[in-house]
Amino acid sequence: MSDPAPGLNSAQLGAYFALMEVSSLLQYAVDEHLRADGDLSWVQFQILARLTDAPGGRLRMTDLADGVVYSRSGLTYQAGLLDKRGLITRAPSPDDERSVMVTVTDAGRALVGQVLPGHVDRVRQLLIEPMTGTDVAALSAVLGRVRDHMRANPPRSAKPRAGRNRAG
Amino acid sequence: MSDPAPGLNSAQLGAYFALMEVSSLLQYAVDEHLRADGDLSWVQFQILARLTDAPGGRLRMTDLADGVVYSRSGLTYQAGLLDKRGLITRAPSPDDERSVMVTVTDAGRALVGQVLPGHVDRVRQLLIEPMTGTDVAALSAVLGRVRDHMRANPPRSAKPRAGRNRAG
DNA sequence: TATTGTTATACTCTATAACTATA
DNA sequence: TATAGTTATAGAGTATAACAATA
Repeated sequence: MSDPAPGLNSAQLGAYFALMEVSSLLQYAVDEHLRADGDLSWVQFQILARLTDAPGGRLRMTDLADGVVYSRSGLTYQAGLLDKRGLITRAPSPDDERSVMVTVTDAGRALVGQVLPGHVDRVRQLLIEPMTGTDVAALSAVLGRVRDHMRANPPRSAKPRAGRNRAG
Repeated sequence: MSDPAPGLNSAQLGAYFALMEVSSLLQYAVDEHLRADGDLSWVQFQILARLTDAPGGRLRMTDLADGVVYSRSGLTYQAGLLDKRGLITRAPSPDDERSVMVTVTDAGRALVGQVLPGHVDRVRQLLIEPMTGTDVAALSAVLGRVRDHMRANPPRSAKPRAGRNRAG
């Protein structure tokens, strides 16, 4: 388990470096497409996509922050941009007046619909294409487990209030 | 996941989402540590690490840009910061007066040595620990193949001069 | 008091284009 | 002309802290 040696062996290093490089390249490519095709940042796209998938097309800011952003103000900033463009609306929640319910507008759904095909194309072309079906299944399973582990063991300094603390 | 994105099945989507989330969380954790322990950004750490690994501790700016940064000016900026802190030096290459040779200083090596253990700790704790040895090997192999594919098939808009074009 | 969200502010980083110098 | 690198500039994004309002 815990390798007593100070470093990582070559397979471990290989996994680490490959992960970082693949994700960086994919992120860059995808970001670029979203910007060109829909004038959306990655974060903005994620917000819209999550809302589109949510029942009623709406979520609280807090739910939205979770996993999308690392600070509350960052989400407020991005939501402000989407709001300004008419892609979402924000209104106080009836249940809890402190909360803000964010809702995708028709324009927001339309934009997601416009951008999604090209987005998926890039992901398939860059990430999926070089893998076999077995590879994809294995990758999904392994990284899913890693993700669960990361959520359960957040970095020590994880802020009590910022996003990403899904473990609690 | 009401209606899966057109063209990607759930395993493919799962692999995509897990990859993005895992890399995001890992990046965040690692970045945070580097900042706290050595006042280094991820890019700066990569520059220093690459130089430390290079023969003679030196590389040309162009070699350094390759895979670390997406624009030349970005590298100049980061190198400028490292230079100011005495962690690297820059001098025109004797071979080609257009090139700049970047060299790690002793202070730069010392800082890498100071930061590396904690860095490795985080990577192991977050990424390696939840995987079996077989998982690690499989992840490394699959992502290595994906990385090679991405390098060989850069996004259409890849700039002719910016970094990341290792395909040639 | 704790939680939800916004705002003000300052800062880091990035990218584009114009520029210099060398090949 | 093409390549290597820097600089000026401008913009996007982020984080922290102070803030208001509700629970």
